[in-house]
Amino acid sequence: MKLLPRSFYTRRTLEIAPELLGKIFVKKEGRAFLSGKIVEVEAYLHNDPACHAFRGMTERNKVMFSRGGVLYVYFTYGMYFCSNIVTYKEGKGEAVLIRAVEPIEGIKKMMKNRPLPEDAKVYTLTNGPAKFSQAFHLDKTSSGIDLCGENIFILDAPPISPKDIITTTRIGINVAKEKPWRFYINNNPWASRK
DNA sequence: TCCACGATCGGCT
DNA sequence: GCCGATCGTGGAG
Repeated sequence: MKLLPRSFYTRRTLEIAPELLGKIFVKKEGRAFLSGKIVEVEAYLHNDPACHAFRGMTERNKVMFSRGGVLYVYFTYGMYFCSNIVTYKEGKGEAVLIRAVEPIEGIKKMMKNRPLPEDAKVYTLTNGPAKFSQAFHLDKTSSGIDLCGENIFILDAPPISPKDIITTTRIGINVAKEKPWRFYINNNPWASRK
């Protein structure tokens, strides 16, 4: 298994997004590792009204204008963080939101980061963008970290067959609702919705 | 300064 | 399916 190289992240965002499915997101926490297979993503483009970067650079979104391969974590709804991977060319302001992962390593630590109610299904641990960020303890301090570094990175894995990838509209936005820029692995219980 | 709103979640109907 | 929690951000005034 090897790290995704810079050249993976600097291509066109809509090419990258479905290819991220099946790849392994890894975060080093002390001596331990948290890892999970990416099962659901959404693409956000610079000329896309739903994209944070659409109206230009601000203090909040400036990390989104970094070069491809940088992690962009933002705070929303007064209580949640969501994590994105900056894509395409530096200065463009495009990214892919990680909406859900299937835990592989460090599940106990994830459950410590994000305690579940007694009767909760295990898949609710990471089946949403804020849930994933909470379980992996990704917050403002993680924003701007280069995924081509050694603390947080993504491991290559075989591509998901196109017939197993569902393409739909994005969730939780009020503009550009019709863009089919959400991608998830079919029949994977860890994806957030069907 | 002020204020409307958000790439969500969980609980309730 | 609907609603409240909760607060940083940025555009308006």
